[in-house]
Amino acid sequence: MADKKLLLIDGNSVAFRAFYALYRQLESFKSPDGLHTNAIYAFKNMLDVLLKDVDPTHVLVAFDAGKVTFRTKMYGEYKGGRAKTPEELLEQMPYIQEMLHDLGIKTYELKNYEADDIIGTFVDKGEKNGFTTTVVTGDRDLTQLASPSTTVEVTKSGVSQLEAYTPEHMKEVNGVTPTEFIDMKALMGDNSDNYPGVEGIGPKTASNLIQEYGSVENLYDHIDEMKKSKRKERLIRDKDKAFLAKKLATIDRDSPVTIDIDDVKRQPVDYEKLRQFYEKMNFRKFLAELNASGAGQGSADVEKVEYTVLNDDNVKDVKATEKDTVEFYLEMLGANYHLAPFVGFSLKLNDKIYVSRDVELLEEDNIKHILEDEKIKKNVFDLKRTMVAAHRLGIHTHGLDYDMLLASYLINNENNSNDLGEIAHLYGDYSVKTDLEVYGKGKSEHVPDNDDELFNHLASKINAIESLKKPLLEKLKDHEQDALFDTIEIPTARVLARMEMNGMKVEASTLIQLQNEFAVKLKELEDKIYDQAGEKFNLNSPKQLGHILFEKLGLPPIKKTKTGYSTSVEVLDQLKTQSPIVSEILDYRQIAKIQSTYVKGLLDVIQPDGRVHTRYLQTLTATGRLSSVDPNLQNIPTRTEEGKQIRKAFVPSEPDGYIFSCDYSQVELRVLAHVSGDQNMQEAFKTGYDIHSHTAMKIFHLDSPDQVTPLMRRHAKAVNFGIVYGISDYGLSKNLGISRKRAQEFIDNYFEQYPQIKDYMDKAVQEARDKGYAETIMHRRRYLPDIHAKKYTVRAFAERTAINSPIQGSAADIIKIAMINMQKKLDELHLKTKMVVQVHDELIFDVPKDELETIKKIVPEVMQSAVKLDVPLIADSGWGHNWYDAK
DNA sequence: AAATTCACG
DNA sequence: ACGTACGTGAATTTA
Repeated sequence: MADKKLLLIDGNSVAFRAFYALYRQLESFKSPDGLHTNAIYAFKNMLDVLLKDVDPTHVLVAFDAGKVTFRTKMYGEYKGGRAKTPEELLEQMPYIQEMLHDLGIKTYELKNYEADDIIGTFVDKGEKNGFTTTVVTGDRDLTQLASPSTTVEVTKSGVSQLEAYTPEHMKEVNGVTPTEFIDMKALMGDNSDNYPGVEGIGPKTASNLIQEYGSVENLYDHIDEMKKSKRKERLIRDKDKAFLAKKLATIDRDSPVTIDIDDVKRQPVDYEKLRQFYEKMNFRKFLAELNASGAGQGSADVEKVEYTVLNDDNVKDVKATEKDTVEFYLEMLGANYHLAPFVGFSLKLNDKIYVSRDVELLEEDNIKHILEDEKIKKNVFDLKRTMVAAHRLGIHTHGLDYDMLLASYLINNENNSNDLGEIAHLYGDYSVKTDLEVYGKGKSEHVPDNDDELFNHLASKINAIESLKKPLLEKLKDHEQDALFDTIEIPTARVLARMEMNGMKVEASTLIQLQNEFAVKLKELEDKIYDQAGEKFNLNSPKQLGHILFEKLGLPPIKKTKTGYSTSVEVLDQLKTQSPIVSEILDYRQIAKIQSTYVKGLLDVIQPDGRVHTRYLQTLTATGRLSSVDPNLQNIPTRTEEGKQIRKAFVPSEPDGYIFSCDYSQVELRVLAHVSGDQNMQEAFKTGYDIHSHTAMKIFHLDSPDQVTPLMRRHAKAVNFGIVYGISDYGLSKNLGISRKRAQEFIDNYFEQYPQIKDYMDKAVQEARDKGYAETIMHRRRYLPDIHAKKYTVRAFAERTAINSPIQGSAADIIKIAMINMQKKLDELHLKTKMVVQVHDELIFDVPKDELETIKKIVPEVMQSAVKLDVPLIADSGWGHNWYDAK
């Protein structure tokens, strides 16, 4: 045996973490017998990762034997007052042990001792026998066991992230050695284990004292030399507690275990029993893994896929014709494909799979031809990502006309995963792993060194794209979504790829100037606020701010949050009159937001080409809208003057060019008028009335538009918005600051005046109940399982969603069509103008000076004619030498 | 990682 | 008598 590696797992604490990691899925993880299985499942997932990363020769999972231990005998309150372990977890514990047994892994518990002590004892055995040891736990106590040959991995939030405590890491975190950590705990006590240390001593002081004295014993030996202080008094008073705490905190490294290190050697897996166990638990994923590995026949633990590794010599042999269908997958590590490093690629044609780490092979003429020839159709996963990434290699892809990611998003977007493996699993294909399994995440994210492991992953991805194409296309057809897929989403992906690659020019100099101006303003406001508060504090901390406003200054706390006082605008606005500090805080907040999110944030993402290249997420939202990240260009400020200044930094590519903006007027209400068929509202749009004034006339029973006051219009506008969101009297009253009764009157009047809108809302809810989903004009679906929920709030939310989704979603369909037509038009006319940004109902263009007149004409034309509704679509334009002026 | 806050349509 | 507008992303603090 080459390496002696020991893996020690704190069974109870890891099971506990596993249980809460999948707590939200508690009810969906059940065996046919009704047993909860979430903790068992998550435990196995975590174990797989550990076995792979550590690759141990010896493994032991230690469990607690019961509540009574030598520590509880020493101190009755030990671990007292702890919340009971939930029954749903307790019932799973024996099964975790059973599974471990089937996997050939030893489990052990010892009466009167905690799992910690068993682990401590085996750490000692490991050190004496020359093992490299890894301890895994959810409990920081065990970090005292770290040594040059022993690493303690502590689960961080969930189970997938581990924090590795080596002696060095311990020093960084606590400033002491692992052994000294015990002394630290002696002074500070342990809240979760329910024993005190010395009053008034927390982690910081404890660490400092132990760094100075080395141990509790030494500290008390020299206590007389300490100068008089409150702390000294407390140290003397709580001396007994400190020594008791030290005993409780010390893990026993010599507990009377009855097994030895040879007994924890990994044993062969009992595949037959394991298979039965997985069946009993209904673990389809693990069953599939067993099948794929040909379990029991002694083969490797992953499915072996046949592939050919491409190199400079054999790459020339890869040929394809128009008759061939090709699967292509280009892998990068990281989400941002504008920058992410390439990992490799795989290519399938004529039933042969080619793989390589060397993406430059794609630039070879024959391969490049395959990717660029429109007539050779390619199946991919994430068309847009593939297209942008290929472009970085100088490859202009054409003929990418099937995208597994887009197809699965249209079929069902409840799970908005973008991981090929996860999506394949949803459709019953477990032959491919998730990226998380292969690459890891966070700090430990990396590409496997092992060629076979990586190439198998890339090859299995290609296979999944191919084998799931038929069933996915059938589903699309069933859903009447083939047109949505072929004529909207696929072309939209291509348009978006070009928009992202174009990017938008952002002038850093403008932002830096703003940064300086805002810095001065912020400083002034800060000083004023601290002055009035009578102290300095962290203005960005709602907790500290709440303390100042509601405790120190005694302002009335209007609203509470889960964790304390709310300090949101809503609250502060109401307090403005009570103290001048409030307005200054509001001003500070507003400018600080702009400074950090927009000025700093944007400066950080300007690329060397002087532009920002956002990514539009096309497969994320529940309604079919796009979203925008890195940076988000869909929430650049517009509502306040300071915020708006940001837009001055967004400029055209050419110095004398224009930013041209065109936005739909009231699309969502027009969509509502169309889908509801409401005659009164349609009439208003057809006549070209101001819709909010029209609504005001209707609900306030006025005869002429002249009688509409600004306040009435504001109220009517809020009602119109409310209708689109699935209104309630409460929501409207809160929004407008009127009584609930008055709000209800508005709504009643509204439905009286627009009766078919009321019908639409009722019908939308009823349809969602019958079909289980809501649908847009282009057959985009949103499933609403909560529409049948027992809980009123949950069900009511689903009902409002059923009303809103077809409206928001149809508007999203419409602008996607407009974008496709717009790009086509730009190409046909050979214009240099670039479409650069989409903000839900608005398109932004980067226009050379001499194309402005053409653009002014064609953009609104194309947008207004995207679809034919029963009411006209109107789009309004603006332009200027930067985004600010384009209004 | 969750919670809070606030930017947009 | 319930508790309540729809859809997003990013920065920051706190635990």
